[in-house]
Amino acid sequence: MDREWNENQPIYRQLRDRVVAMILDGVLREGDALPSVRNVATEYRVNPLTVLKGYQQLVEEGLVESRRGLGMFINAGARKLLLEGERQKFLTEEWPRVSATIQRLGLRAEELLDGTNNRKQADSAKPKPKESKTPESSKEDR
Amino acid sequence: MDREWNENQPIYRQLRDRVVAMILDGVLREGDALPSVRNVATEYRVNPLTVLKGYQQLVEEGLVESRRGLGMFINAGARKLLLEGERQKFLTEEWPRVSATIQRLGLRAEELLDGTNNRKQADSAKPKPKESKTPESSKEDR
DNA sequence: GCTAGTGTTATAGTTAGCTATAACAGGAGA
DNA sequence: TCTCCTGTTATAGCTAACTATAACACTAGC
Repeated sequence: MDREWNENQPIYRQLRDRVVAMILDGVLREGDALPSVRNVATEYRVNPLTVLKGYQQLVEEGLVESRRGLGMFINAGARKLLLEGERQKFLTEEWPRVSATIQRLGLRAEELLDGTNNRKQADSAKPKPKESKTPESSKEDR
Repeated sequence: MDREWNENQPIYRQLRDRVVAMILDGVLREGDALPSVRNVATEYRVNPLTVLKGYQQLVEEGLVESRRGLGMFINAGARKLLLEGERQKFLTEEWPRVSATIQRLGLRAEELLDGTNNRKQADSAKPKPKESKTPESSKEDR
């Protein structure tokens, strides 16, 4: 896993999101223990309290259960719960904003999504250096 | 404009982003004055210093020039600069994350494009309750 | 010069997020 | 019991973001 943080969002929420991603991706399965608070803290060079805070988000969401002295464990049904909840959240809170940005920038949502669905790898980092005649010409003339 | 703030990001950056959006959308044109710091502050019920901070981001980016006693004005070339810079930023910093999320949630291009192009409203809140056989079944069996 | 509109700076207080350090509490295995 | 692993709480300090309030600096129009 990546050891770097996005400065746009608090670390504890990013931690929460990473665990969620691991559950959705099947890296962590129901019944599994999360990596321990202390381990994560040292490995990511972050304060244990910050990790705990991230994990407690998951507890509050009913995804994870904490057993003192043992660890934090993924609840049964967590994946299904997540799949629904995160979809909802993405579609109502994130996608509209992203979609608006795409349009604003004169990018084509279809092309971007193509790259999403067809490839396993997200090698979408390169926006094709040839930018002499870009597709936003429709907007250019305001 | 909306009078509400996204709690995930500082207000001053959201202000900056809104101005950028207005420039890209052609609502504000090069040479135009931005709405005054004080006006924005009262209208959005935000501290003038916060607005100023947002505006000064734009100054630092070379998009806007400030003339004391007169106002803040959009520089020539701002739109072009923005189109390139924001695209770059979006494609390298934002889209990869979003794309990964889309895959993870097993969302499909059609669902996403529907709400974007056909409807003005984002009534996309319902991800289709029929989830007996979802498209992420390829992942379901890990 | 006065007034009303601009941007800008100064002071000071609150909150959220993160940090370091330490101690407390419980389970598992030698 | 002792040791080592868990989660948890307590103290205290730092910074960024935001706030309120006030004053300063400049421009344009009367």
